Amino acid sequence: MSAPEISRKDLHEGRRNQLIDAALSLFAEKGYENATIKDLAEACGVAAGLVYHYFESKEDLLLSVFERHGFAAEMERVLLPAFDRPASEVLLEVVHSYYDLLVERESFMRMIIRESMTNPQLEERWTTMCNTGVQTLARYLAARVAAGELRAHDTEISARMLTHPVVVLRLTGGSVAQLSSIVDCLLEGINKKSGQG
Amino acid sequence: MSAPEISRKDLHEGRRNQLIDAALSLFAEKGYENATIKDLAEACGVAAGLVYHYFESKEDLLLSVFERHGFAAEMERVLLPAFDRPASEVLLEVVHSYYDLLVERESFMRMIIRESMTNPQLEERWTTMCNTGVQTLARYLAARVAAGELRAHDTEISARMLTHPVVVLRLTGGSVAQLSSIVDCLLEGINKKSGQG
DNA sequence: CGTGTCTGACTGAACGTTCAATGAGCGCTC
DNA sequence: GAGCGCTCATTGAACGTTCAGTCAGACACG
Repeated sequence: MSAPEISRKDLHEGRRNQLIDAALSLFAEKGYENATIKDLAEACGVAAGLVYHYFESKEDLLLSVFERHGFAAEMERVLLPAFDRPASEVLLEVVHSYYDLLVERESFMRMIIRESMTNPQLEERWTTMCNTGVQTLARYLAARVAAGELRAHDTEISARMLTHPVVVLRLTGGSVAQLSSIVDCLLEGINKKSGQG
Repeated sequence: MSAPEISRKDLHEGRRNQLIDAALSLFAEKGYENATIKDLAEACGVAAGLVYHYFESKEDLLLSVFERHGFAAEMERVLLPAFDRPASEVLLEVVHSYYDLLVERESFMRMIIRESMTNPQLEERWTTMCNTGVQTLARYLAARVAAGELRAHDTEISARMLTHPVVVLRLTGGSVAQLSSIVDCLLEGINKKSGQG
């Protein structure tokens, strides 16, 4: 009857991940300094001292949260469509996927924004993540310029105009329904065109 | 020689403002929780106890910082050009003024962004300030649509596309030189137009 | 003008609390 | 029995806040 349902290693990793995930929730909700190790331990149903069995310090825990929940790769995937697909077809779904990703990772996003204001180490990671995303999308847009679909322009800026409003929209309670307007405004412009209806 | 150089009232107000301004610096730099009353007192060259002569509590001090340094009015002023001036002429200077305002108020902006992630009272103020700004600019843009300069579109979104990238650009170390591209992209769009060179 | 009273800015030690972190010890599983 | 997951009592530092007390200037009265 002593079937080892889970190995020692998996037990270790499972507990560690449970602690990290609970820490992310707490950090996002209350802020790093206001979330106590006791809070975390209670949320996981363990004693406070156990946290120091898995992490060297509270700050080590914070960095571990970043290791586990950073989503630079997902962001790049979402923001890099195939170069041969037209922007008019692809940008709306990019913006929607980006929005969905932000919703899914909201806790992490709120945490990292908050802590990057005072933690230079996190600020650099967050800035890099932002800029990498922008440049990824910019590369696609540049490809569409080269393909003759889009006019020549600063594609890093158009990438920012697609992504940044989505972030702030999400943080300040805007509506998802407006996402399509973002793409429309950017593609068509808001100037009344002479030669069109 | 015993000329009373400053009145009691001015002394009070001066000291109070000195404490608030120093608190803003500290809160922006280290974060609310990491900035101690002792830090603040030292920065002002006074004893820690004096802070409680001017403020009921640390949180009262935080709210007082917001009272004194909130800039909703300046933001509305910057984002509301005269309705009869054409967007093509006015938007670039709006974006530049907005950027300059953010630079001037950087400490406050960083503080409020950080603290609004965990303090619901501040979050509401910050969200309101953001949305008021967006709607102010949106009203101007709607006027330009009505005037026949701009095509009909969701002006709240175009207002977001002008302001939000500026904020994030500022926070993630983008270049000021790119501001004009924002306006250009929004007015003209990035689609290659059929009837133009 | 001079003298006494009062106000209010200011100090700095002290208090109570909270927190991150430690480490000895317990029991379970290889 | 060795090692690991875990508990729990404990520590020491740091924090917000309080408070008794000091001192200089403002004010009222003679």
